[in-house]
Amino acid sequence: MADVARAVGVSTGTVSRALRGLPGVSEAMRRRILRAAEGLDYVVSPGASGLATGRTGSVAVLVPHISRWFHARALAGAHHVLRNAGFEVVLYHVEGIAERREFFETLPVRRRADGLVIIALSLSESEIARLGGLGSMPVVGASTDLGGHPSVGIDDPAGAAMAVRHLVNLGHQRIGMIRATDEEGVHRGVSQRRLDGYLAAMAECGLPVQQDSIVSAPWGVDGGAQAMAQLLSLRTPPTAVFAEADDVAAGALRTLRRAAVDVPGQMSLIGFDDSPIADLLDLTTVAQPVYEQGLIAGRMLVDAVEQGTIAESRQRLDTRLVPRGTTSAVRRPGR
Amino acid sequence: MADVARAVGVSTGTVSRALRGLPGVSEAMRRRILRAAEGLDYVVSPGASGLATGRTGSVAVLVPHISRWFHARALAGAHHVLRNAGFEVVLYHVEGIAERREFFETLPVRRRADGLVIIALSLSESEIARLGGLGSMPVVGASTDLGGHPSVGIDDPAGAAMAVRHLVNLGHQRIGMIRATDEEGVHRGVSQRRLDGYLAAMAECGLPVQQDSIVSAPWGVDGGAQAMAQLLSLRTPPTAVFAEADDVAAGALRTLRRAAVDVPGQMSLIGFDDSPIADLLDLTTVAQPVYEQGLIAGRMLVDAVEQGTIAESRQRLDTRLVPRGTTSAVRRPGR
DNA sequence: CACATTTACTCAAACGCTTGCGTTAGCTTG
DNA sequence: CAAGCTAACGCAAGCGTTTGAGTAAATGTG
Repeated sequence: MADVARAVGVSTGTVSRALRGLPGVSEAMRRRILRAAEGLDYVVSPGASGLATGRTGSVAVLVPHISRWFHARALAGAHHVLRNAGFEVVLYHVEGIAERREFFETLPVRRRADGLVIIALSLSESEIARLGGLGSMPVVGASTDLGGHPSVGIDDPAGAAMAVRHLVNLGHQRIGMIRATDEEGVHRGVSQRRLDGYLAAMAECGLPVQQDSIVSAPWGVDGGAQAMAQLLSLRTPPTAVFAEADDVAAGALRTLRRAAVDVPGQMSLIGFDDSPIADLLDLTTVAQPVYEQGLIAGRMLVDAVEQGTIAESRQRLDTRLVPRGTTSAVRRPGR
Repeated sequence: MADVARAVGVSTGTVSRALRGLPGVSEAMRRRILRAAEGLDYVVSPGASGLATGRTGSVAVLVPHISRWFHARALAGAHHVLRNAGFEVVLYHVEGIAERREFFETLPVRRRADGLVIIALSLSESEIARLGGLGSMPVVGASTDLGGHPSVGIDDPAGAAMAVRHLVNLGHQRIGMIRATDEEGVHRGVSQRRLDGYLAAMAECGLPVQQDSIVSAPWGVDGGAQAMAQLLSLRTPPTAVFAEADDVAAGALRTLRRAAVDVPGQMSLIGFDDSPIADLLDLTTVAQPVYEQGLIAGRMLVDAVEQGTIAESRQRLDTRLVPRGTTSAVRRPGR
């Protein structure tokens, strides 16, 4: 910046103001400075200006997984608006339980970012409390609740209920559910809410729920496969199954195929998320806007950072049933 | 830091040295300082230390897509080693052609990062040249060649040839190929190399290649579906097809299923990448280590940054054939 | 035309850290 | 025990910006 100032013959203060469009510099001078800066292809040092202003110009995004479709997609959304708002996005990927604890203990984000968005990571009470150590730094959640902090998400119970009602409307009465667990508990909150929705819808429809037709398995295709195997080994297996995520539904489908159970003839299956594999496998599912959640979370954070106001708000986006080939009316007995 | 210094009753210089493990401070004093820093839960300001040292402590990662499996996975790998080496990773996602041009024109990375890793983005000559504007900042490529800069990747021609030879070994002679294009040319280099491998293997096996059985379609499932449709409309369709990516193979498979073409009975299909959907669809494919490419690229960059040396090296990882259910011996005519 | 205002800049302190150099005190050594 | 060393620390000058206070000139007002 000193170079630019010298080239034009003004002080660095003026250059600074000119570059950032602040008043107090004539149009003619501004143009000269801009041109000189261009010529010397000068870029401001974010570190130095951060030192002076106290703002870093970047926001942190915390994700428990990078390569899962959901997280990557939401990240893309958040990145889009953050970058357009002029922020860097620095990525924090907490892979295991250890990294996760370290993140919340040391809060490495503190001096490095102006805000934090957390994507699809269910926090414990104590973790939420630790977030207080961030001081006035705004935090927003996408697809996760963060106590007092603003967040975007979907109405998981409603989505799950939608799935169940779809099956009920097709005449199913014995409806199982496959839950997904992961040791890190990343997914815990969502899982609980989808279970709640399932239970509520079953109750609302006056259907009994058998405890053994709600099975849990590790997140992922293999988990889903295993869970479906368990359901198939029941005395009276369900005629329809709601899997809380497309990934596990995909595994369930594999088991069904291998067991030569006709889908949807003998067994209906519905997933959740509408990930690309749902389309690929022709899997009926409940769609949720993922990219949009990232978008909105990003926008909320930008607003919070720029206005310094951290409005507590909890935005809920709609889910949508996507009927495909894995659900159909229940086979009439004796037909 | 001033607070810590005051609390312990030393100068900030000593605190700085103590915190970073530099010599010149007694063990006793170091412990006192560490404890005080802990107590005040102090973290250094990266901006300020960057100002003083000239290093930012962060590296940039450039990706053309976030939510594609390949990029996300490689990103995860790179993130892992970069973070373990103490770097922040700031994410640059260039979505369209416009963002891409802007990136290379303004090189926003300049003052903000100590290094750059570029993941799976085929650069033009002029873009590579622009990279020179980065001065001495090291750049490494993962799954892309960057002219004089170091890079990791696989031997694409060899991988493609492996796929073709697999089909040949099964007795196939009319072997088509589905190429994937994208308007941004993100994938161009890879696509060209896989074509080269296909052609080389065909020649090596003494098989003629019909121009019309090499078809191109936009990247993705739909593109693959469309491309396979085109192949099926040929006068004499191939009996086996090599798709240059699992994603397009998935689309091809959909078309085959809809057209009631038995796979692999009437048509064999092999993909590339061994992405999760290949497993899901039981698709024969050529596996490449993706996470590892990210890891290695990250490590190369860390070395370059820390040693200040930018060794030009081009590391090539092995590919591996993964036989699954979509390839089989060619049907004997008249049987 | 004298005076008050505005405009366009300059000045310099501050932001939080790093680092070469200077100082002091305690040790070793012949 | 004096001289020479070394280890442990303080000092202060930067690093590249921002920003409030200050200044000089141009403009407006009565």
